[in-house]
Amino acid sequence: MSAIALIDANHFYVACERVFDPHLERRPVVVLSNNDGCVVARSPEAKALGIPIGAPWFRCRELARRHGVVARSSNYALYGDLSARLMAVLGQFSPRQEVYSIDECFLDLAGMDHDPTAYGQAMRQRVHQWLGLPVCVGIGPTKTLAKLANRLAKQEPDWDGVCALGAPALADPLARLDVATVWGIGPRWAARLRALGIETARDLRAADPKTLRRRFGVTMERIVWELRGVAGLELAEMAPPQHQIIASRSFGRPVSDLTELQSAMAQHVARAAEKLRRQRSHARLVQAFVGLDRFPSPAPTAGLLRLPAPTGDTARLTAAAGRLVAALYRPGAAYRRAGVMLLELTPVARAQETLWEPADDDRTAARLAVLDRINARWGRGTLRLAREGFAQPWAMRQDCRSPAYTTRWADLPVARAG
DNA sequence: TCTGGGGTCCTAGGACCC
DNA sequence: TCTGGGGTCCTAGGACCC
Repeated sequence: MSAIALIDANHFYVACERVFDPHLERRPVVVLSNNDGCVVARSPEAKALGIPIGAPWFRCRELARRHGVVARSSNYALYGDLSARLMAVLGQFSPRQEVYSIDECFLDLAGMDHDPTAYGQAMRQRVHQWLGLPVCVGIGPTKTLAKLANRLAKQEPDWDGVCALGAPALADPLARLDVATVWGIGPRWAARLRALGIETARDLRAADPKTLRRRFGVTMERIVWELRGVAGLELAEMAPPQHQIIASRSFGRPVSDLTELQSAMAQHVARAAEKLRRQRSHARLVQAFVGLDRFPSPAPTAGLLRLPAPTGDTARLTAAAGRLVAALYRPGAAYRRAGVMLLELTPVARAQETLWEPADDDRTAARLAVLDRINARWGRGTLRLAREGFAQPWAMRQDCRSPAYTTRWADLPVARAG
């Protein structure tokens, strides 16, 4: 009998902020996206005030001020570090784990004879005790059902954060869930399903898979089978390498100067190249893009450059992106964002075997390894190309960021006795 | 003044080939 | 009057996820 658990943290970013700042407990708290643009996480208290997720911050500001809402800028150094610890703790509960996002993972519980609900409670308690993070646990025979169970665990306060489908709690819990809450059903599909009279997760489970396949495609059919307990989605323990790597940011203020645009682009390339090397890939195709306005976002103008050989070298990638930026740049234009995409990625191992497309030579590879080690040890950007610059007047706004409590010595919290 | 930043998969249609 | 049948590759667009 297959059993899969989906564990995720409640309002994860807010919870991370609260771990190191207990004053935030029981207060309405929101965390903002990059550039302090939108609300991306809310505490239950902030949710109760009616602050929508994804709402532009400048529109909620007045409401937030009246109710004493605390706003924090995104602190990904902190969230990333706590995420790694969360996954390590949860990984103790099963030999097979799929890390699905920064705050959730699947665990394979097949063949375990624990009582599922009690096991889920044990996970919750250990995470709470060791990390101070609140999590919910959903358990079901397929990933889609585990996701739904997790949803129910959040929705029904009496269940204490754990829901195992199949337990004799309710006749048919799927009837309580709107079809839009099913994993893989977005707003478009939900509207089309409702037009067909399919309103709840139970309705969708009862629908004819072949008919839905004809109307929506194979993805929808798979969802119906998953709801019936027939697995169509495997647990992916090893994340396959990405097919494309993007790094982009909005600027804190408009940028009109080519040198500034170049230095921003160089920084994006440095981040993208770091990711590229971490997954042991090389890139052959570089796309650089610049955007004139954030909203309503017009298609950014972009340029493509195919390199003579795949590379993982920040310097070569930066030179390529720099040439593209120079070609895209129009004097007098006010740019709001810039970014880079690395495409046609190939594993490093294979690149080395291809004689007529020489990969980075050994000296380059060694130099890049040192670069990555230094930056991992001392912080991103410690060692960088001069083109990235130092002043960075275009940097994104982060007016209320908490310290990097767990990843920077200087930010270590201090406890005082008495 | 003020609206994020990543990713994936599927499908349809066109170009091109034999 | 008549207008094949497959196959592959690529691209754009749509839908979804966090």
